[in-house]
Amino acid sequence: MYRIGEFSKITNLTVKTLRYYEEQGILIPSARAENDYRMYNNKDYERAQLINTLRKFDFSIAEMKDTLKNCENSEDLSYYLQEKKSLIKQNILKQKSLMKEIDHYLSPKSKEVNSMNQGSSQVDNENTQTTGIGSKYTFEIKDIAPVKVASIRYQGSYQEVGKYIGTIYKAVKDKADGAPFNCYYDNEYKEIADIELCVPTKVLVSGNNITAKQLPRIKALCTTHIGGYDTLNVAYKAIFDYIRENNISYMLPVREIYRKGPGMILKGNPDHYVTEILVPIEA
Amino acid sequence: MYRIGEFSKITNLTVKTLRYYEEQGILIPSARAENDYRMYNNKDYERAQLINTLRKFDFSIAEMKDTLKNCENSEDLSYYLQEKKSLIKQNILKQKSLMKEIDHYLSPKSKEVNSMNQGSSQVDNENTQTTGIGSKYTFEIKDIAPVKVASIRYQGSYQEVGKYIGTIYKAVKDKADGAPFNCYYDNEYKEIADIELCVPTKVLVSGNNITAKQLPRIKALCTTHIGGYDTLNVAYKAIFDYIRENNISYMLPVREIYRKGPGMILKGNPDHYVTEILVPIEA
DNA sequence: TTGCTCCTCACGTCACGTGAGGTGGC
DNA sequence: TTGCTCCTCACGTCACGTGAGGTGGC
Repeated sequence: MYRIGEFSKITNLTVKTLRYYEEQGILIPSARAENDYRMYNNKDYERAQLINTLRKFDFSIAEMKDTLKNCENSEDLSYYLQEKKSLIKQNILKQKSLMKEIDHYLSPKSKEVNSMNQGSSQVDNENTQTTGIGSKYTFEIKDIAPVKVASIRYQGSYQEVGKYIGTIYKAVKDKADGAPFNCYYDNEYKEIADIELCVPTKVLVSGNNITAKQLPRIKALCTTHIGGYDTLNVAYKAIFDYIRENNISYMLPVREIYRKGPGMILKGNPDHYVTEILVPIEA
Repeated sequence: MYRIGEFSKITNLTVKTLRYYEEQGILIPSARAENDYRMYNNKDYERAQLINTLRKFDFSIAEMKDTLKNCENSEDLSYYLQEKKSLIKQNILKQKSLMKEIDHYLSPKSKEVNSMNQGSSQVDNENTQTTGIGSKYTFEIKDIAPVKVASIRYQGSYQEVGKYIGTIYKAVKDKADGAPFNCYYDNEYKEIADIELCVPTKVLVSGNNITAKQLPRIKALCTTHIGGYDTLNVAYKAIFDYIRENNISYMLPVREIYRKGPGMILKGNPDHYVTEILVPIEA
């Protein structure tokens, strides 16, 4: 039996860590002395060794709990290690793409965009409501006819459309009629947004988890964004600036129509994506 | 001027994030309305855009503060991005070596070690004070003669010896006399340990930041560990078990003598490192 | 008694998210 | 008045680290 200090030395876990691991229930000393001292034995040591390897491989406490629960006896520890390995692999890929993005940002071509930003920051007058030097957005007020759609409303990020759009197209098949679009119901930016993904259809088509409905006729202020989705916010700034300047009042939900976007398999060149933004206004 | 909700939409930063960034002083709205509403203008927007790119590149708040302070005007933003890039690169290397370690652990050869652990966990009797099946440590009580040393005491991890050992050898030169060793003064394992790095010398040699002294004659229980430093704790378990079994009482500091270890430039094969552990005992 | 090892709170870290409870203008 | 947008606390997250204040056995 070891007291916590000595156990700390032979396991290379700090005293604080040992106490925390007891609290978390992953390494409970097999006894307590009368004075409440934690007493660890050889079995605890073996468990600590296992925890140490997991720790070395960057397992979180939750992951350790899972792993320890299921592999105290058999050798399916290797299964968990494989899983961890693929997580690390993914992580490496992420980091690599980050590096690429930085390189892209540092390349001379992108310097122009960069200095464009710098340029418009010369606009020191706080009252100027410019849409920025070299604004490339044009605005149009359109009368949008009623549309029949098959839709799914979900809470999540816009990148998750991929999960749902397949479901809709499967149900809709050849009754699809036009570019898909999202309706956004939030009044601020959120990581987990309130989104309704819609596919226009020739007739009302409902199915599992899919809602069929007809969107009403609206008037909307429209603009078109050409480029990747990471710069969509610039288009929004332009359109909201326009709204402000012209004293228009607008409503929700905003529609984002994906005229040209990534394909099902190949992403294509984001610089060529075409997205139309419709902000409903009073009739 | 934008209220926080709209500003959130055009910057893709949540309202909570914007409030937090104000608290942190990296994005302060240029005005407050009478009702205390935060009011953001176009300059704030530009700053938010810059923050967004930094955020995308995984800058922490502290890093952003540094960056924003020094590159509002000029283009040395690229310098910070380069720096960040090399940090990411290091991170990737770490992850990769982690993957290698996992592979190593999964290889059939290391399975043996693994099953050895499993084996000794069969020792269910809590009172058994065995040093483990197949224990490969032998113990010896030695009389250690007084040693003259040049030493540096520091708080840190044992991996940091590299930082200090060069300093000592530079001062000591050809007066060095034997393998270097560490004295450990802590009574438990710590990430930041209290360590005294010693190089034996023929005569007393002091210098900048270096202490010259003579360590007293001691009696010590000794054992030898062959292998990498990540398994040293097994040797400590063996030696402390031996101490317990034989009712010996010991003192600090423990000495770790590096008979064979990594070189200055090449690390060599850790499996062949030789480390002697001395635990002072009563005379 | 002093010194030592241990104990249990309680609070801090990082970058926000999640309520709770309240205010001001339409 | 109701609904809306905003406000300011206060607390939670993750894996511990850092004290503070106290106890029991030599």
